[in-house]
Amino acid sequence: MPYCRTENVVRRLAAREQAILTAALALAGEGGMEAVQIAAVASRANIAAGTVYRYFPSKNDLVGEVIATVSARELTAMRAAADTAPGPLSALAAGIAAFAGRALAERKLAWAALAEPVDAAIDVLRLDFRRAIAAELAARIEAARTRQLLPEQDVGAAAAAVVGAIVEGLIGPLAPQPADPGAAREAVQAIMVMALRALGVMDARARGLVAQVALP
Amino acid sequence: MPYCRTENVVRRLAAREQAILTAALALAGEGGMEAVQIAAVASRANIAAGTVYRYFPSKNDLVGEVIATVSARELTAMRAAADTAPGPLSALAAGIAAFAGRALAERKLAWAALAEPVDAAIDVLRLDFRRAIAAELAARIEAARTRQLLPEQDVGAAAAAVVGAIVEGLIGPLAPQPADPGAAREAVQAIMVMALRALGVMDARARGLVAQVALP
DNA sequence: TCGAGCCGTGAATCACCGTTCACTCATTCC
DNA sequence: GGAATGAGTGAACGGTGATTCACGGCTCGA
Repeated sequence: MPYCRTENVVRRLAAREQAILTAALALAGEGGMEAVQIAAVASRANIAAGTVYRYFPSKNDLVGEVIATVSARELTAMRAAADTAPGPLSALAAGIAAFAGRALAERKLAWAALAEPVDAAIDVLRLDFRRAIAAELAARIEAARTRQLLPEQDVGAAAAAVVGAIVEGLIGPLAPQPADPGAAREAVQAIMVMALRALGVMDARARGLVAQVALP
Repeated sequence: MPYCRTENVVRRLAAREQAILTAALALAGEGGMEAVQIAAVASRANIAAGTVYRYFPSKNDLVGEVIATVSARELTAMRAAADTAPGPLSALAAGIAAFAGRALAERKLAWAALAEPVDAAIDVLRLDFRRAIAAELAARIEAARTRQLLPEQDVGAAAAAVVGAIVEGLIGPLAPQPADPGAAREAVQAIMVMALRALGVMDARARGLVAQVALP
């Protein structure tokens, strides 16, 4: 028999890989992508720099894993929020609320995963994340549009613009840092009203929809 | 008398500084900020790398100058477009059109100057540019709002969101590359309709305003 | 036309990070 | 217990790209 990992070892290896990922996520959440450096990740995970390469072939793979993790988590949350809404328009509102609210709560991480460029190879993964978020929104917009709840429009472009408005108006460096949870809630609601109006919902209706959506 | 630059020399020095700036602008327009490297800039300006440092104390200063140049040019164009409009709402529309249309025409340069992160020290300057654009929009929004042409809203946040929607929906990596000038014009018009609706202009009115604005 | 600086040069230097690798230590198997 | 193999280490390496600097030539003032 050659050599076989004990179950114990397997567990430890898995735990270590997880620890590396967690360390990278934490660093990204604190200092953005530029803080995700092999030496820093290793130090945070209490291992040596070389050890990281036993688990990830390159830094890009590690960062890719970080983005994929965030992406999966956020998409799931968005879908879950939208799926529990009673109608197409409130589903759209709920999806936007989930994306915007969660992004604002983890602002730096969201910025790092969505917008902060790193490397051309990484950019592709980050783009996938953006595209996935936009596609999810686009599907909800399309659903509302086919039911005549929204005017005719280029659904893909509209979704991209909404993502941009949220990113820039809420989590981007230009957006004001909300002082307290109340201010954050108001900021999310304001951006939601704008997003819904941008898609063609009338002002009063948009405010009504926003008032009904449960914020995270 | 110690040493005094001849007028001729002064002219040559100024021309060379301009050549360096122009080279940097061209490189940014072609390959984004990462293409702006001292060696490349020098080569493009037909000088040696070291010479760049006779004119700019550091690369950051050079990049800062590039951004400031773009910023001044774009702000001027935006103001000029808005100022010739007949009323507050069409001034707003004209400003948005100028920003969006010009950004789309020089997509890579706009992206480099607006969004592509480089260095923390540079980010500050880039932020100033974004802030200036947003402030210009905010002033136009405020003017329309005080005349009851737009609903009550947080003008600063609204302006930031509009900038985000334009950047993301038009010049960001997610935006589709317009195949021809006609497609580009349509893309600009679509984003304008969305921006105006987001600010509280009714759908039909927004389309009317957009139809009247002269696109660059 | 002659010294005295400035201008331009570009190879060398420096700094920063991702990546490697020769080695030590731990675990597995017999 | 002891050989075999994998895991972990961290100093050293290498590539990239900004910055420096000693030197040659040009321009200035006289």
